Amino acid sequence: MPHAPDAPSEPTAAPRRDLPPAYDPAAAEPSWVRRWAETPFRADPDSGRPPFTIVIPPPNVTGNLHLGHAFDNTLIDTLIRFKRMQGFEALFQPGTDHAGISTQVVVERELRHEGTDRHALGREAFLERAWAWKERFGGIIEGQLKRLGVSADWSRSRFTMDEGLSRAVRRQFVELAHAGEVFRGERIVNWDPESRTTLSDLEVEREDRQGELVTLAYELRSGGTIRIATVRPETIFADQAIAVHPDDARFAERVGDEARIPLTDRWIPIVTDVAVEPDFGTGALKITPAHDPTDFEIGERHGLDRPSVIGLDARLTSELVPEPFRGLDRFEARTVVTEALEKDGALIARTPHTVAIGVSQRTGVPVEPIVSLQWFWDASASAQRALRGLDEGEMRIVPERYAKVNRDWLEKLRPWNVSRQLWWGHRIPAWYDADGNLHLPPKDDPFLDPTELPENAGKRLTQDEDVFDTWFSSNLWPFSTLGWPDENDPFYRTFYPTDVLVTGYDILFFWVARMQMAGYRFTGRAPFDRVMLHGLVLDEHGQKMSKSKGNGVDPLEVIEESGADALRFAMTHASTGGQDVRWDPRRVDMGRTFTNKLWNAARFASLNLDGPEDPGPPERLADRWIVARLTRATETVTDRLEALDLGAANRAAYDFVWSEFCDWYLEAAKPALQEGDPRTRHVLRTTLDAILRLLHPLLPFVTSELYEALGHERQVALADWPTVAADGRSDPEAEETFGRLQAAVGAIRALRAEADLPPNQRVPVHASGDAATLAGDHGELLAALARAEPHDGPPEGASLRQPLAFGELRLPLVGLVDVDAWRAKRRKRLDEARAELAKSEKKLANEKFVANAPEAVVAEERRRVEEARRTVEGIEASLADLDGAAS
RNA sequence: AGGCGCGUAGCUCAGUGGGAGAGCGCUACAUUGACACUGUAGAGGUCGGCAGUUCAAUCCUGCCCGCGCCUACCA
Repeated sequence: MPHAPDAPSEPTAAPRRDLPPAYDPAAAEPSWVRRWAETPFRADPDSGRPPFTIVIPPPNVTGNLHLGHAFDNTLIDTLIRFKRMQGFEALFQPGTDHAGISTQVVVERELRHEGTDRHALGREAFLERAWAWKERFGGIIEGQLKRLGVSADWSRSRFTMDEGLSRAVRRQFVELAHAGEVFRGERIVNWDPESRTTLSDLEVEREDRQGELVTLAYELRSGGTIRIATVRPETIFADQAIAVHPDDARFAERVGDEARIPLTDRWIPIVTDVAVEPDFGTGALKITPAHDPTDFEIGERHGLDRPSVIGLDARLTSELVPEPFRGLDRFEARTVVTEALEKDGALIARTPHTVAIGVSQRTGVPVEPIVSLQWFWDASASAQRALRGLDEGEMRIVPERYAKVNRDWLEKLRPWNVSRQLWWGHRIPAWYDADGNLHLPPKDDPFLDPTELPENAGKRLTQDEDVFDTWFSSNLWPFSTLGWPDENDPFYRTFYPTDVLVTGYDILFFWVARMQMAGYRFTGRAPFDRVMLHGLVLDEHGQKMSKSKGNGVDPLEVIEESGADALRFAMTHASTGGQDVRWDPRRVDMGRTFTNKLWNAARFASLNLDGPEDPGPPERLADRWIVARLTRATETVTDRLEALDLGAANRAAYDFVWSEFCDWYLEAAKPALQEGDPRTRHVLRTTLDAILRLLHPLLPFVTSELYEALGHERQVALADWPTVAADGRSDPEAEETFGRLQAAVGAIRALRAEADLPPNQRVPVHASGDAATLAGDHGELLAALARAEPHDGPPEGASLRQPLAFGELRLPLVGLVDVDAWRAKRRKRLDEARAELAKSEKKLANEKFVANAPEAVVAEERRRVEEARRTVEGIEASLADLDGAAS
């Protein structure tokens, strides 16, 4: 693995000795924010180091960041910092998205408050307003990300409507349009009457609304009536047929007959179609091709006309609509028409019915299906290519279960409506002449307007008024931000394809799948190697955070209160297998206390460090042990980060630092440090040094602060990632011995607690068996950690006995012991130990277990029996001992 | 209707085919130097239910119960 060539491994200055006793993130973090905004994280395409790239999922410029962004960007930055320290040329590519409809909606809202609207302003002035909005919020977002400590290359920040990225969009459109993959056609689309634009299917959300199912009787030519059921009686004026299922015997004789639309004199045919569900309603369906997607398809199959009776303003408008109903709003019309039908006698029944209604994701208004001339992209060929990429492992999805969801969606992809009746966005580069003929930019020169072509001289060409859907530009993001369509851009050449895409599973379809398709279509490659899908941040009650609910938590407030490190710690800690994250401030507390713990460990160390001399390999048990444990921690943290399992990396680092380094090593090292042992000092310094580097991606601020305080000139973000070769060494023997020491210390501590001995009272302890060796070799550690003094020879008279797996400890009775309390607790332990013993013995008595279980498992069980037996005997002896003394 | 996820200590959550863990909370004790954003010792879970596979199930399989999400042309 290549390393940063000029990263000094040794501090160049003496450590600071004046660290305050508590870490104050508010004091330390802002200066690092400032330093990181400058040059250090600029990516260099010519460095020769292997590239590692992550592009930001571009936040909308519609507002502030929320915790979901904090989550996403923390995960990204953690990976980026990790890979950078490993010696990769790491590029965190930042930027923002223009978010067509969302931004247009907020800007229009602003105009409305001013008593005007976009039409009064005109297209150009409106766009100026929108750009001003973008400048304002784009800046705020960038500031928020910087405050989070993100190590992006800000000099490369991009916006989807930048010139270069707009060229990418144009190139995409022209190429697809010439290839016929993008085409203009009349289809049924989702119309948002509020924002007055079409929407893609994905931008329509389903909501259950209470409505009613109305049964109507249509008079038949041949006499009698046919009953249909509908939730939209106001659309009957656009009916073109009544459809029944071909196998439905009830209606067999009616097929081919004609029915009269109530309140009108129009007659429509009765046809058969398999899309009709015989069991629903009356089994007969009125067909309104212009106002329902299913009806549209049925209409196509039967060659029906598709007259529209609802206009773009969602009011009834058509010659077909009887005079009294014209101009009524669609919902008002529903009531009025229903009443009229009732009077007419056509209405048979009204039953309550919940309808899964389509609602605009942005405005919340029920979507009106309308027939309209729009641009569509049939991406099925690209989808097939993306599917192949998934199948062949060119793109890996983490967690894997989402690959299936990804695949399912690509498989049943339908043409995507890419035109929007908005002003804010990339205007469609298509022109029309007076006869309505389409003129595209030339295939080989997509940036040339058709108006410039000699063949069009003298013609009046007008450009399409519409713009593209936002996702028609963000699908290019992984390469448009790197310079594409300029394939010679050094950034595109070096940093594309990107390595990991980190985003929430909620935009798997919207964004991820579309990037996959576009990536293969335009660059011939998968746009990323791995996709890491994370969960959503929910509020305390498990509800999705949203602006409308007002249950969002502002990351800046959290940062101000607890520090960015604490927030980031909470975020990586919560990153487990794509699971949603229920917001819990206690997770931030955990990060804050941990940060403080680390600070104090370093503070303690700073008081006990000398110069950077290397006095040779560690000799003392605790020193050897911590080096071995650091080795394991380094391996685990590295492995988990590589696997994108940040939660596990977080926990491994936390446990090592708090439970091993602070709780055991620092305590065990104190005697040696007081003696001034240079080897221990050296181990302390190098271990802390490695810890700061290991923790840096998780806690960038405090580690930067401490690394500098320890005397390093170069900041830890640019230091080398700890490796086993450079920082560690395995030492199973030290681990084994220190493990025994921990057991013995724990036993003594438990003993004194159970016997109610004051914690600060030194107690004499006699060890036997292997424990005697341990006590002999490491009496100093036992004294330091358990306040135990060796007691020569077995105690005379009564003693408290504590059996160990490797011997026994005996504590002579001293005056302060509460014998009764101790005895009661021992009896409880005895019961537990006996139960344990019985359980293991029973298991071993089972022949099938001994025959079938792996040898190691059986051996372990035998060991357990041994240990349990020793424990039982030890406690029994101890109780007898005491009874003898007490009597 | 299909698909996916979740149900583990009071709370929020990790986790694994071979005697279940963390943080917070709780109990008791400690406090003149790294840290009260602390230390030590504890209490506290038939791992949603039932059945199956297995020598062995919290983990695998099936069914059921609760909760959540995503897809879907039942008007």
